This record gives sequence, C-alpha cells and structure tokens, in this order.
Amino acid sequence: MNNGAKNGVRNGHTTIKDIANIVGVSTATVSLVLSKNSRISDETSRKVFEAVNNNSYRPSAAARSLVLNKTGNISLIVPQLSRVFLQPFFALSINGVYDACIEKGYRVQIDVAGEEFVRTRKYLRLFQERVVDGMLYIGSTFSDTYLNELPDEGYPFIFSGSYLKESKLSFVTGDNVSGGRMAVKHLLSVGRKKIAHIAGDFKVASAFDRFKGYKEALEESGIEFNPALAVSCDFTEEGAFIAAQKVLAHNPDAVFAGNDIMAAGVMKALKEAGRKVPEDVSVCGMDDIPSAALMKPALTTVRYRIYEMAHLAAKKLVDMIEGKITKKVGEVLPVELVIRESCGGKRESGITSQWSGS
Amino acid sequence: MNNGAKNGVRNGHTTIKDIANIVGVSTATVSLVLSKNSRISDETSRKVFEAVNNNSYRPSAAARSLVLNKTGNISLIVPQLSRVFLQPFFALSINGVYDACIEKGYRVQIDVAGEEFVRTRKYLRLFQERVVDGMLYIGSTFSDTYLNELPDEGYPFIFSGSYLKESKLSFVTGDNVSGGRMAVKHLLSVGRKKIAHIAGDFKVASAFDRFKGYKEALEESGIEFNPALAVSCDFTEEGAFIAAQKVLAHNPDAVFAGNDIMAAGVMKALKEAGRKVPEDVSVCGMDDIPSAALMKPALTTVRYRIYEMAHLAAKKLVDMIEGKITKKVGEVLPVELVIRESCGGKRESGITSQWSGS
DNA sequence: TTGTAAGCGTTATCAA
DNA sequence: TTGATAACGCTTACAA
Repeated sequence: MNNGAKNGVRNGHTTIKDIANIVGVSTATVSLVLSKNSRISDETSRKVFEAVNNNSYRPSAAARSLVLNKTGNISLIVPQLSRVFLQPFFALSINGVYDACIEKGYRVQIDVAGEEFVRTRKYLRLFQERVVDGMLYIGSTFSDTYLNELPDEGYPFIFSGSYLKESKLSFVTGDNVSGGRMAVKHLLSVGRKKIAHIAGDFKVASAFDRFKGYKEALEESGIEFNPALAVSCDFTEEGAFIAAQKVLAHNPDAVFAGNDIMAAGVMKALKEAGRKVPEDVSVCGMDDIPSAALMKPALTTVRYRIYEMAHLAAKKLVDMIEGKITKKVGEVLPVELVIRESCGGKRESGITSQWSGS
Repeated sequence: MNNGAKNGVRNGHTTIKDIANIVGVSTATVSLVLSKNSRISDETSRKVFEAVNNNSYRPSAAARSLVLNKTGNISLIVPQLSRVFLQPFFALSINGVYDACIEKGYRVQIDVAGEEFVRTRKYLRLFQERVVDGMLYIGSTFSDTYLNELPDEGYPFIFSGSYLKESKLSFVTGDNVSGGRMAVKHLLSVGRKKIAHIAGDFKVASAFDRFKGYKEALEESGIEFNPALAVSCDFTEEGAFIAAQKVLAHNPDAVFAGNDIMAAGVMKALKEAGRKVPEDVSVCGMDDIPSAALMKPALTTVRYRIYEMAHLAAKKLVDMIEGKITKKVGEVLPVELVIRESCGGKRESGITSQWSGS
C-alpha cells in the first residue's frame, strides 16, 4: 500500500486509492462497495473487501466529513464549575447524553461554557468551523442569552434540564414547578405548617421554578409566603448548611431544599442545632440522586429524571441534526414524589431508589 | 459570500474562496494572512481580516484536518461501568485530562472500552480513520492486553492511574505499592496488630499493587500474612460492606480498605457490628477523594493524586502527539499519608483535604 | 457493472 | 508580496 499517490507526502495510512490499485478498479468502485448501497458485482465486492481487510483500510474521517459536510460529533456543553464532573446532576446527565449518542452513532466532545466560550463565541465557532453537528447544553443559566445568537437553521441546539426564557432554543427538562408544589403539599400533608425553602441560584431554571412551585403551593393552601423562610444560595451542601442556619432562627418545622445535595446540608445544620429529623423538622429534597436513599434519615424527595432527560435531549438533538425535527422541541418530563424517612408521616413500601439494582 | 464556488453545492458556510474573491486576492494569500506567519502587506492583511470578520469566516476543521493530517482530538477512554462518571476516581481524572487538553488546544472526546470497543478494534480504528491524534485510558485492567496491538509509532497512547504488565505502552500512575505499605505501617504505628485488607479487583493495577504493598509491609514487620484477613471484592461501597462482614469474623483490629469508597463500606459494616472506629478498630483508606474528609469519623487515608495524574498523563500524551517525546513514558507519582480520625493515634493539624478551598 | 472527473475547503510549494 | 496550483482522501453525478 501507500503507493497510490504520485508524489504526495505519505503519512502511513492506506487510502482508498491504494485499495483501488490493489484490486485493479477505480476508487469510485471501492467507495461504492464500502457504502454497500449499490450494484457492484459480487466478485468485485469480494475482492475489494479482501483488500480492505488485508490492508486494514479505513476511510479518513476528515475526508468524508469534508465531502459529506457532516462530522458525527456532538458538543456536550457544561458550565465552568470546579469539579463539575463530581456533581451527580452532571455525572448523570453526561451518562444519559453519552448513551444516547453512542446508540445513534455520534461521538461526543465536552466543551465548557466558560469565559472564553462566550468571549470567543465558541458556541458559534464550533458550528462555523464544522467541528460539531449539534450542541447540547446541561446546566445553563438564564444569563446565557448570547445563545440566542444561534441562527434558527443549521445549528441544532438543545438544553437538557434547563431552558432560556423567551427563546426559540429547544429544551428537555423536568417539571420543576410541579416538583416544588409536590414537596410543599407533602410537607403539609404530614402536618407541617411553617415550611422554609433553601433555594438554589435563581439564575438557574430549576431553582427558579422550584421556588415558584413552592410559593404557588403555599398560596393555594392559604399560607402566606414568608420571605424570611426562603433563602437562596449556591447549589452546594456547604452553601445550604449556612443558609439553613440563618433560616433556623425563624423556627420552621419543615424545609424544602433546592436539591438533594442541599438537603444534606440542611440536615447537617439541623443536627448541629439539635433538631431531630423528621421528629422535629421534616426535610424534603429534590432530584433523587443515588445518595438520597443512603442518607440518614433516608431522604424523601421529588424524583427528577436527570438521566432520562439528558438521554431524551440527546435523541431529540440527533433528530434535529438529521432533519427529522424542524421545529423547536420543548419537552417537560413529569416528576414524582419519593417518600422515605426525612419527612416522617406515612411511608411507601418497596421503592428505595431509582438507582438500586445496577 | 457563498458566491465563490463556480457551481458546487453550497452549504451555507463562507469559505476561503469567498474571502479571496471579496478581497480580490488569492486563497493562498488569505491562508497566509490567517496563519500570521508571514510577509503579507499590512494593507492586504487588514482587508483580509475585515472581510473575515464581516463575513464571519471560519476555516473548516475537516479541510484543515485533511491537509494537515491532524485532528486536534484526543480520545479519553473510560471502562464500561454503570455510572462511571459518578465515581470520584473517574470524575477527577476526567477533570484533569480535560483541563490539560484545553490548555494545549486539544478537544477531548469520550470513548467507552466496552465489548464493541474491543470487538471492532475501535482503539485502532479511531487512529486509522484519523478521528483522534491520541488516546488516554483511565481505569484500564490487566485484561486489556489487546492494546498491545497498537503500533509503536504514530499511535500516541497513555494510561492514567494504571498500566499494562510487560507492555511498551506509556503510563502515569501513583505509587500504589508504597501506598499500601504506608497504610499498614501507620496502622502498626498506632498499635494495631491484626490488620485486614479489603482489596479491589486484582485485575486492576491499583488493587494489585496496593495489596502487594500491604503484604510487603506485613512481611517486613515480621507479621505473617493471613489469607483469611485479605479479601477481594469490587470497588463499591456495598461490595466492601459485604466483604468486611466476612473478615470481621476473624476479629481484626484494623482494616486497610482498597480505596476510600470501600473504606466507607467497611466503616458501615463495623458500625453495624457494634465496633467503634477508631476505638475498637482502625480504618485506613486510600485515594483521599473529596468525601474522605467529610466521613464520620474523618477518614485517614493515603493520598493518591488522581487529578494531577490525569493532568500529567494528558500533557505527556500531547507531547507524544507533537513529537516532543518519542520513548515510553512511565511516571509514578508519590503518595502521602493523610492522618485524620479513623485510625486513632496522633493527628496532624492543619491538613484536612486536598480539595478544601474551592 | 464500472470508470472518469469534479468537487469538498484547506495548506503549501514554487513561481512570478 | 502575491498567485497558481497540486495535494490531502473521499463521494457522487454522469458517462461508458
């Protein structure tokens, strides 16, 4: 092999020309055989395959990408947070995206939505340079409005687990508003009256909507919203720990945490303050991450289907790339209450975790 | 734009030809200007840049990849484990690899070393199809011998955190043998005599070497190795929990766990058996993952620089790709004992976690 | 059933 | 300082 080009620079790879020469046919024939779709004689096909195998020929990705105008790459965008990959939400999302993409024959590369991403308009460049066929963003905030710059056509884009207000950009997310409501209603149902909320950053859709659900549920139940009982912090256990300490001064008998990690922080603060969960104070989380079932007490929470969400978003993205979808997708997956120990009251039997058993 | 090609199929992207036409120069000139390296008149340069900006021209990645014979992509290979991304070892490794690659201007795509990977020889194909410039494998096992098929030249490859026995493949890892010894010596130093070991899968280099260190240290201290005190299981908390229960029947006064996650399982088993840590039994982990410092009691462990390891491995890989390194790299990063509460005895002051403060 | 040749969008060599 | 042009490796009309 490597004798095909007249006098070009050889780089050690067998090319389609090499195969054509070996078999004694044209490159068109080889290409046709390899793409199966056609009417080349069995005899020729056989010979081509033989040569391909003997010389372990593989078509150059760049060459096909160039002519087909398609890369097979998808950019998975994550926010610039230290140790993003350690966070269950992102880890689960990545798993979901990855599984779906592989299934559909796409590669996934990870890009970080940091300062450089915005300043250099990488979100545009990745498309313009034809590095990727589509983009999937997990963990976006309402501040990412620059994304609206993306042209409507030819730039397949989707959010997983979030969305942008008043935007034509597609998304798949979970029903955060209902989730907030479910949590509050449940807390009410176990006899709680003074329900606090430790919310995440309101720039993040989930925090914003969960808070909204919290307020709505209170309102519907005829309970006046007390601003002193609702505080916003970052999405960490430590942040929630500190925020919870502030709120505890107002003696709530229940806390709805912005997510499960934060619920852990809340429970820690409660423990330190000498309040028993769930005897003195009920705690409800949201997400139902793997560790929720392992907490002491086991966390009652609202299940947010992170993996499924990401998986679905990726599938939708592929459909957009392949032209099977042309309009904006906006899917909202249902959430569900998972009753364990941290709120007291009745307990469902059986269900322990959506993650158990694998 | 889009008026450059005579009659080709237009795909909506501005090409170098478009720019050349607009400015009234040749494509060679445009290319030269864009690659800065040359002597094009300021006037021409200015005009070219103007046209480039006005038309938001970006060179096609596929086209340059084709002619430059270089992709700028690196494959990050992870084992096929359910929820790999949720495991601290992988999460931290990915972070390290990612940070290093970005810094060097490479993209990273994630590939899974599953059945298909091996059967279809994807590890070879990714190179042959010129999809990636190099590969970095985290979490390999001794069974991955098929990788030895990779040709010595032109297929930059490196392991992070593991290695292959009797192989020419490069690696960066931590000093697991010393780590095992350190753990045992420390346990001995706090007065323990009967030290058990809950090991990970011996097909994995770290488990194999940590066990080796454990045995060596016992031997050196004149303590006979007791097979009943050493059991191997998978790398999970649950696995270690069950394994620990078996070992507890032999009444050890200390346990060296194969990693921190497993140490958590061991402590759980101990707690359930009514044994106090560290009063009755000392527990030492290894890795020093973020949660180690948060465990109750805080885990004494051997720090394994997972992030640094991956970061260094990625940098070495890039050097291999760029021809700055031609021989096998085999780096072994030192480990260090981090004394907290779970072994009892003296405590260092100050150090709490390698992860604190960010 | 197969071959010819144009075209994908760059870079780089060699002249001018 | 610039321009023609070959080359990178493949796909795909269009002919034969």
